[in-house]
Amino acid sequence: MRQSQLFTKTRKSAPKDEVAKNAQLLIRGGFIHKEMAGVYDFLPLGYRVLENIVRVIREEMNAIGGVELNLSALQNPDAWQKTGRWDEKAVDSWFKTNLRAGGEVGLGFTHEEPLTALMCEQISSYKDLPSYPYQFQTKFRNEERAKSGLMRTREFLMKDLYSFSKEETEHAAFYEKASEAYMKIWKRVGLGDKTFKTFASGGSFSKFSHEFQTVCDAGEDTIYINQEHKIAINKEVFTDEVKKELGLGNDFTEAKAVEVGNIFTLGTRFSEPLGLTYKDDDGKDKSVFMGSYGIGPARVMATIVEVLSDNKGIVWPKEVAPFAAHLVAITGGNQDVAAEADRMYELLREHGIEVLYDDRDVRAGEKFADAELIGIPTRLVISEKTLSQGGLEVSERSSGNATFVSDSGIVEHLKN
RNA sequence: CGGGGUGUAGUAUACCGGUAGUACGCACGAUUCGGGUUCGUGUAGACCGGGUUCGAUUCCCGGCACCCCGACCA
Repeated sequence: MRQSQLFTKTRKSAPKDEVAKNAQLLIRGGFIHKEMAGVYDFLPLGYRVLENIVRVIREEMNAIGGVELNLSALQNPDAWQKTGRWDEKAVDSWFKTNLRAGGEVGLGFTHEEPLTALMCEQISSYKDLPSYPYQFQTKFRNEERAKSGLMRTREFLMKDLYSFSKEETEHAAFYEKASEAYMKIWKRVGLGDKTFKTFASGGSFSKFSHEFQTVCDAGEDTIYINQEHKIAINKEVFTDEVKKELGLGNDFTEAKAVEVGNIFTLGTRFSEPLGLTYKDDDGKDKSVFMGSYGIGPARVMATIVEVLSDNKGIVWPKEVAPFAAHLVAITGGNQDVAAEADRMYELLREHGIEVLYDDRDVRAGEKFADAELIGIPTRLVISEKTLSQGGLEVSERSSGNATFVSDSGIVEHLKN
């Protein structure tokens, strides 16, 4: 799209009440807007990034058999009362309100209860299992203290997948597949090198749950990384006993990290109180064995900014960047250059390349500074100089390396 | 939820118990045109309520909002 038509402008300074790097850069670049503490709007640039992250997650969830649906944010207390989680003493992060017609509702902070209740209608036989429904859905948590920009907010998008299996063996196989899918996701969004599958506290049905922790100073968690096995242990369960049990030796490095995702064995914690059973091939009723698998796309977005930005701005990995290329026209009033830039913009669009075209009437320095702040992976510059040579200057945001590419070769260059 | 801090144009800031200043932005004009050019003109502001005072943006009290540390995080 044309930058002159972009909804937002960049700004030189961040609001003084934002200290987190992710929030500062995302606000300065025009990706997000703070509505109130712990609540952010996603503006066109930011929404594109968020949607790209969602797309990557969706593809990987579909690849392991996920089926996408969308559950309501407003929650009926019934199911929650059956599991004991409507009680404020059990869950202190509820947003609740009253219906004018009478009765109470809550804004969902997770969806085990309503989905498990819903599954009672869908599952009756072992032939209906396993099932892997998931959604991208807004969660509400009345956090006592929102913090660190997009890292911990009161309203946020979550990908939550729930596995419904016949028994533990079937569950374990899917749990492992989900774990592998998660690792693919981190790699695709540019966090692969810094994200570790991390052992964390489990529940009644498994000794451990697993978190996916990205090493980052802005993180809230402390993990101990075993480089040899590319695996980590959360501080909360980092004991000699656990180290021994996992056979990971004694060679660990401590690091601050952000929990970008987690997977959890739920067992029959929810299926039993809500009566989710199936008829097995021996004619007996059995409780469904469950697991949950969460990722917060906005937190992933914030983590990418924290981990990959430099002193000039954000550096988006290709798969999540709001645009593939940033076409910058340095016209200096030269109409030939402007016309060529217009032509190139149309050409790239015709070839399906997502491009942000800086057609604004501002000086080169401002355009370059903005391009670096916004962080689109590839910058294309058209100026009198490049026009006379019949091509464009192509530079990579991540390395700063620039090359010259001819007019005729540019589409192919970008498609690679 | 405990502790600490901050509220001044759209943004970042300054001074002051007595006319609220600067920079960026924005508007207009000129200048310039591959690294936030230069100059002129203009635009726009004291979180809310109460108290003290002749007079409060400034001091005091309360509220609200926001930030940080800690706790919490099925």
